[in-house]
Amino acid sequence: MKSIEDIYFLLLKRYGSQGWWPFVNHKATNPTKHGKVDGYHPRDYSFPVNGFQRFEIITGAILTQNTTWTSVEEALLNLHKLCAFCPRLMSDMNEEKIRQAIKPVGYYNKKTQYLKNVAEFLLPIKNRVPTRAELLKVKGIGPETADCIMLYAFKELHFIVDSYTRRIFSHQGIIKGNESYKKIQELFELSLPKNLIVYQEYHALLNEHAKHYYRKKPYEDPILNSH
DNA sequence: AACCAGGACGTGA
DNA sequence: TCACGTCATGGT
Repeated sequence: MKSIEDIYFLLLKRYGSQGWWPFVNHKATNPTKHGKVDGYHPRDYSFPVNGFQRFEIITGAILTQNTTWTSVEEALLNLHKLCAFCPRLMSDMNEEKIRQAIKPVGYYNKKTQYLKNVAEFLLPIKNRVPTRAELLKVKGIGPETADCIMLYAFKELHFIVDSYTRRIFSHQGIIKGNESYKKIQELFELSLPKNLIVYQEYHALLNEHAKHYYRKKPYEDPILNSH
């Protein structure tokens, strides 16, 4: 059976550097991937370069809950026009404006409140890095969103467990799939080197791979199942 | 025309 | 803890 580390290198070899987390307010040098925005930055791990990009990641992490990224891009472009990528302005912004801006992502009533919640949470935080536990107290941030924020916005070592992760590794027989979030996260964190690039790339690679082969059942995985 | 998408919350067992 | 309904738009 392939190990978690084996699978990382297989996916990296197959798909290459993914350049996550994507931005809409960033002039990219690489060709467009999924959406119409050149927001990916493969082999460049210097992001976020400022607080605006950090808050864009946090905003995107909330908006993308149970939604496609192409919809999130639309919403992020709308928010960018409103200069909403900063906690102060997001906190002060009219709720109806936010609601309109993020409409394409769905759940816009909930997510409007969630964005307000994170913004208000971040205001007194200032330059300090929040803890995962603090993020989880914010209504609208669950375990996966918290880890996305920690890993991509604050460059802290937290492995992200999403539905694709469960799908791929249960199909590979490495997990059952219904284990708790924490248990799966521990498995990955014990199996991988404590390296930011590995964590960031692995999550993005799993997403990319799942989009190819784990959308509809029965799953057929020619990459990981070839021998 | 169901079904899913880069989940989380509230409720009741 | 855990299973379930709810939130909502857009693409297949």
